[in-house]
Amino acid sequence: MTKGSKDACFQSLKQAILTTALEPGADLDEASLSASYGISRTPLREVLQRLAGKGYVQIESNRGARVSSMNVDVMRTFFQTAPMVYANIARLAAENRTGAQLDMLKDDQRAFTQAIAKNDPTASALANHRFHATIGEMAQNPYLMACLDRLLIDHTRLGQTFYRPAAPSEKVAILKAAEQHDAMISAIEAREPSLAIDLTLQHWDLSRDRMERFVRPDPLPVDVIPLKDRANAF
Amino acid sequence: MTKGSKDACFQSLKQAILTTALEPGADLDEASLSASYGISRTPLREVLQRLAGKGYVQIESNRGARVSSMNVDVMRTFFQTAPMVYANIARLAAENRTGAQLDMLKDDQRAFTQAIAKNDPTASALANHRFHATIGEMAQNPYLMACLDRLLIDHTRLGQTFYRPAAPSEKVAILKAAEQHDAMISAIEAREPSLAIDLTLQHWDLSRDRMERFVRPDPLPVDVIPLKDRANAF
DNA sequence: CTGCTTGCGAATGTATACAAATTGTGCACA
DNA sequence: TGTGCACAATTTGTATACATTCGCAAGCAG
Repeated sequence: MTKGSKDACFQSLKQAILTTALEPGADLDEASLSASYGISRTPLREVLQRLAGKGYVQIESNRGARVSSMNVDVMRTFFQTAPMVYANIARLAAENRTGAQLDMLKDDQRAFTQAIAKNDPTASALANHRFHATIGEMAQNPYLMACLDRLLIDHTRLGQTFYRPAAPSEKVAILKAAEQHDAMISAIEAREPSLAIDLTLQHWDLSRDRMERFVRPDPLPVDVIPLKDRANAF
Repeated sequence: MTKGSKDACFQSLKQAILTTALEPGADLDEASLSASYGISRTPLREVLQRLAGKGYVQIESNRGARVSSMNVDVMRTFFQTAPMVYANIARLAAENRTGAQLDMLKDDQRAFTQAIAKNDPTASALANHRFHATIGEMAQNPYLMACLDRLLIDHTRLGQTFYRPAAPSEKVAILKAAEQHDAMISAIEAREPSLAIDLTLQHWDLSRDRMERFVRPDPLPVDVIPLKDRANAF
């Protein structure tokens, strides 16, 4: 650690939370954090305040800061809210995007595909986060952006916790996600709001299915013990 | 001023911004504010950070804090976003509200009607703000709540700037708004989401019409000078 | 043994002094 | 008169010492 600047500290903590290197609910001690980042407690506290404002951490009076929690309740609300907000953001992005923002989105997608090629799930999760955050900026709607920021925090964290490196379907899914990103870029570039919405909802379905199959996997085969052996089992 | 606590300072600044006693874009000087609230600059800065996190103020590096601006762009986005978020919040409020929250909502409405009876536009605006914020809490959706908070800030401020104390239609409108509040309370109490949505959208239409007629008022009568006099006018 | 009180330790909250940056002002000079 | 530069004044950012609060554990009474 031991970086010098306050902004570096902010970015570092943000990434640590998104990658669940700092797990939901983890306690953030001011003294140790300020020591490891090489800044005083005063600016560190401002960093924590800013993180709290964006929804990364929660601050309780006289009890310090902890990483925003992640329970069933949060998840339920997340799945309830995400598609609506994502769809509306996509629509506005297709309507309002600028050329510079489109270039940035393409850069994000490049970083995403490269992280996939390198088999780096953490890097690809962060790149994916940036991709969707850029679409949010395109929408130019600070109200929905506040909502989207919080959704993306939890989406990225859920993606990390529901990641199964062993499953081959995972690899297929992430490649399909990358393809969908390309299609979304095209729709946004062509300024086609309704197409952008459709693609976004398909993208959401893919992500949701991936997480759902983690929670509710295929049941194990019943006949693990051949019938002839089962007689001697007891 | 010269209150003692940090929280009092937060509430006071919040109210000053909502009532436009602190106008959009107004500069917030740390030294003078900390002096008038009787607290040191360190806790005052934390208050400003928290206000920035909620969308009340904007902080620029090395350039201090100012009240969140309010231009045509912001207004356009506000009118675009508000009905969708309000409707969804109303739906969730009707589904998820608790008894305690319902009591709180009725208290808010009482305060609102009393402020109207006293002809106190500032107090009624603040009470109205609290009423809708309470509905937001009922929805139990932190994602949409972040969005709603920001919408309500601007809605309350727009209501203040578009208030015409002289117009008799204003009085009618605010009384009708109070009636709509009662209907919304009933719908939420009865847990009828679709009714709550309808009533909320009607409530929105009333508010929007009020603001629209401020920007685009009835044209002045053309015939201010009687024809017979007009001949001698030049 | 249970439950309450009390005091200690560790963490957060506040004030203040000092450092850095930005803005404003005056003056020289073209 | 207008432009550019340097310096001063004001404002924001940081570090550190001190105050306050909270949690926990030891001790004591019931």
